[in-house]
Amino acid sequence: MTPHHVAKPPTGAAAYWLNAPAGGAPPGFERRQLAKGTLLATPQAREDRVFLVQSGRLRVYLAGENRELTLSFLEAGDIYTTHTPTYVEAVAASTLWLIDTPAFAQQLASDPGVTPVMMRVLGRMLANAVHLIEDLSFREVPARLARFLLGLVERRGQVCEAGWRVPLELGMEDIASLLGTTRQTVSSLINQWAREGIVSREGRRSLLVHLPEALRALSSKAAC
Amino acid sequence: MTPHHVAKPPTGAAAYWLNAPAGGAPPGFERRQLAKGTLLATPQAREDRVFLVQSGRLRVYLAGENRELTLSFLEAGDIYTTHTPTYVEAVAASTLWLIDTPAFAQQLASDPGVTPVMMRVLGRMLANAVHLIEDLSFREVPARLARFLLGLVERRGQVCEAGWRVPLELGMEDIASLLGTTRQTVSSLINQWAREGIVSREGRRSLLVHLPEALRALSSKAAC
DNA sequence: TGAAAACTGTCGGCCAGCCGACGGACGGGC
DNA sequence: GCCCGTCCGTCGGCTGGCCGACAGTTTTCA
Repeated sequence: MTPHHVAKPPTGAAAYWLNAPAGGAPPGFERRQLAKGTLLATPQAREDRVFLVQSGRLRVYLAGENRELTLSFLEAGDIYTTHTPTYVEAVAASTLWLIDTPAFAQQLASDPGVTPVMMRVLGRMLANAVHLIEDLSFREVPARLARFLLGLVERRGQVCEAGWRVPLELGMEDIASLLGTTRQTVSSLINQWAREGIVSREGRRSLLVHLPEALRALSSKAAC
Repeated sequence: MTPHHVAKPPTGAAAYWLNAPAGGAPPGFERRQLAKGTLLATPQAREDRVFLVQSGRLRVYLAGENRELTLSFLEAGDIYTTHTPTYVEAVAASTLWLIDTPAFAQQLASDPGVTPVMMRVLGRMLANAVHLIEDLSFREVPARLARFLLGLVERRGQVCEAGWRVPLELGMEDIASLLGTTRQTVSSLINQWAREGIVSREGRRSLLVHLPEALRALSSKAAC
């Protein structure tokens, strides 16, 4: 969870546990391996759990009638709690440390140093949620997509002759789900921008951004 | 912050401080009086504060180009933190206790009993935010409004001959802002439902709900 | 108690973007 | 190589609901 709905600021939060009780299991945590596709949590089965991703990749999402909205991807080092009624699914084989909330609360009480870390994590999730709400209710799809791409540039972009090269391990469908829109809309927009020379494709798994400024303009203003 | 974006479950969270360090100022907190209309926080001026409402009524909201989205109303006993980039405005004269976050963190460290309370509050805010996201991206306006009204019935409804009487201190505009829609749409919907006998008005500050089941149906399904 | 200000109801125009559909491109197994 | 499953591009129709406008109503407060 970070700006623009995609994971990964080196939190340091998780590192606190991962390294401090170094190597072995932190007390009270249970290790679990998940095969790709496993559902770890659903809004129905409310078992309050806190967990810590050691490796792999999980997707946190909400589901409606005929659409899904991805809230974030979790990767190694991320921490999450099933307090909130979301689905959590392993999109790749993953291993994680789990603990149930009451036990975890006890940990918190006994080790006061952990508290601020936990607060920071919750705070980050909240800020992220608020950001999403803003996007959904104030910004139209082109603006959201532009921001999203800018975020990618900022986070993963590599300079190259004609601009920035961005690795793109997500498909159109996935991006749409992060932005609360549809495959088709995302696809059309990107191709339109390609025609306008703002971006260009380089195979399916990579994107070149030529004119970040253009994206920036699109991201703040409404439609043209 | 509670189901359906409107404040007030007897949290007990705030009571913890309000009563425990009874009467006087909890250590480190500064008392502040706000006149109606004062802006306590904006996304720009990021002074991290935690505060506690003693009396009055505040509105927490986001603002876009030409629309505002109310996240929640805070009333006596509520606690909030300006961690998240929102506006907070006194919609009535209010008095509250403030403390800045670092000092507050210290409090937390010294009094471990406070931690779970704080976690619960943050958790509640998060759950609420997720709920709003769900509404915004999956449910259409009629469904959102129906849920909202049901929430009111559940929380404030009083039985009467013809159904439930709900006090309504919010105007159409305010409701719209809570639901992420417009004055006009809310107004039309309510009046349409009135014509269908599902609800009826009783002056501006009160609403009668005759057929909660009808609302319930509307709240789960999409349009007719 | 009367004028001004703030709310409310309703209508029609308009458009972002959802949906279904379909054909083409890629990619991996065998 | 060939087949099949998945992903991508594009089109047209359709509609929820936003927006502006305006007339009526209630509230405020001088």
